[in-house]
Amino acid sequence: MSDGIRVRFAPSPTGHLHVGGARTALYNWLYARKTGGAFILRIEDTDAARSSEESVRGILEGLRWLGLDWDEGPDVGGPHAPYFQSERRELYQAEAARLVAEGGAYPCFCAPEAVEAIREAERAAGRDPNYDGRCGRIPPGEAARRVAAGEPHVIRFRSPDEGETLLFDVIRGKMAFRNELLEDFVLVKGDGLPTYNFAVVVDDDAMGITHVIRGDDHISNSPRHVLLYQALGYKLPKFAHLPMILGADKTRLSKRHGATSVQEFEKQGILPAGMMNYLALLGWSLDGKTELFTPRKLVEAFSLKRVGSNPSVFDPDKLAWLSGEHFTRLSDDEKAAGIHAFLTGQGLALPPLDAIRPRLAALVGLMGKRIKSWPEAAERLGHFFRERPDYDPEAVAEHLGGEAAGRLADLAGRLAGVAPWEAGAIEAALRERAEAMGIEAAALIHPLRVAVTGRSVSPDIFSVCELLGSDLTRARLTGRGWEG
RNA sequence: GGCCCCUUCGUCUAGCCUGGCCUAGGACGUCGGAUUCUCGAUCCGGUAACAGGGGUUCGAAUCCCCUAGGGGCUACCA
Repeated sequence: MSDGIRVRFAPSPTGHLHVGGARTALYNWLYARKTGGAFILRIEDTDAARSSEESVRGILEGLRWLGLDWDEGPDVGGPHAPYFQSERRELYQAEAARLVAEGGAYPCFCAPEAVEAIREAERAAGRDPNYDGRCGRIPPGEAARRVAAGEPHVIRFRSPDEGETLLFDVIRGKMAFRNELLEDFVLVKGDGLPTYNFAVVVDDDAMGITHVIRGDDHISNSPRHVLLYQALGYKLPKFAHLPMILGADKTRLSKRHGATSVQEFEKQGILPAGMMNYLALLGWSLDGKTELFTPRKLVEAFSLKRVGSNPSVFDPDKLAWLSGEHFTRLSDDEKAAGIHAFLTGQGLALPPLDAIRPRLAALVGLMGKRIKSWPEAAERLGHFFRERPDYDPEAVAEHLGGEAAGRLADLAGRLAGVAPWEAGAIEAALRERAEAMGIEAAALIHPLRVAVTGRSVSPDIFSVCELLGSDLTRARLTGRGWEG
């Protein structure tokens, strides 16, 4: 079933798993699962100063939470281990040495300050501020001697001065870059670690990557990569550059725009399936009409051909809506289990799940589409397991002033005789009392709702009372807990 | 500055490749109405876009050119 397709997600562990990275990971994963190929995870930690283990852990957790799994990579291993670039330096050095021997690269002894001076001079001369390649003219023998003598140096790629490099992108088609604009860029840094541009190419080839699916902020780097593939004698993979995800002001998405890491959305109560669905729609569409996709359906429907090329703005509202749609489709039983876990996590001492599962399921069924996330469910349902709800001051002010207290006490008395304790009987009793008091039923129903649930919004209030039980219901009518 | 990418409702997008079926479709948001036990629930309805300008053509959102705007790269960051 596999066409030998191999894709990868290669994050650098310098922070949390960002929605942009998550989207890139998702598209790679979807493509692999769709085609029966392999999804590889590789950690690009060649920036020793900015990389951290916490970031690695966070990224792995974020990916797992989203529902992505990898065939090769950290934790699971694989035939191309290790999957951390910091542990693969021998490979890069060997390839760099090979390139130098073949003349495709050369050691450069210019100190950073010297390079900067050269750039200034070029700029002053009205040319592009590129390194002038002077070390590339040092005779190989002399260069080798200086390297052997331990002279500090970097390895630079001998970039062609003419012609152009073509890039065929799956999403954008053909792009051309003039070679003269490229300088002799660094392959291996002074500390012996490879630069990003060198390591990706070496690793992608070593790991047999057939499709490079990444953010379009890498388009400008692509000609370097293509040139390296050619110089190293590697087989060129296919490229697909995904458009960027922007904030509401259309600038690059950042912390300024609110939550941007998947962990934050997890905390907000967004469902993984909702997050995945939303991310998939950010840049891809099946037909412009279908929006709801389970992970399984996404794998089935996904294709790189239908990925757009224009950047998109991240919309938390739509994400919340989609997550809610997925939440709504959970069975009452699943919701019951989830809510039990969430409430327990909040520190509420609940009976074991098995003991109250049916009741929780009934409650959740009653709430219907009024709850669309775990936090929302906890807020609306928590009071069923407490002595009394947290009263919403506004609702109390509106419905529990004046004669309400007296009427509710009266109602409580009448309710004491209701048996069996069922919604229909409770409603009949209330309507009877209302008539006896000479008031509209609504004038009793609203205060009842607020006194029992603490809010002015709820499902059918008689059913709520039924599920809450006679004792608790009547206690809340007479306890006057809303007065503080 | 140079190079590259992008440009359909406020937002995500369909349509663009293979011009006419587009008086531009769907969704989120938003606004309005209904539902007499409320609602952030439900139902119904409205709102709003082809960046601008030139061409090509009988006909252009769709093809070509220019302008403008946005983004990216231009590091011994990734």
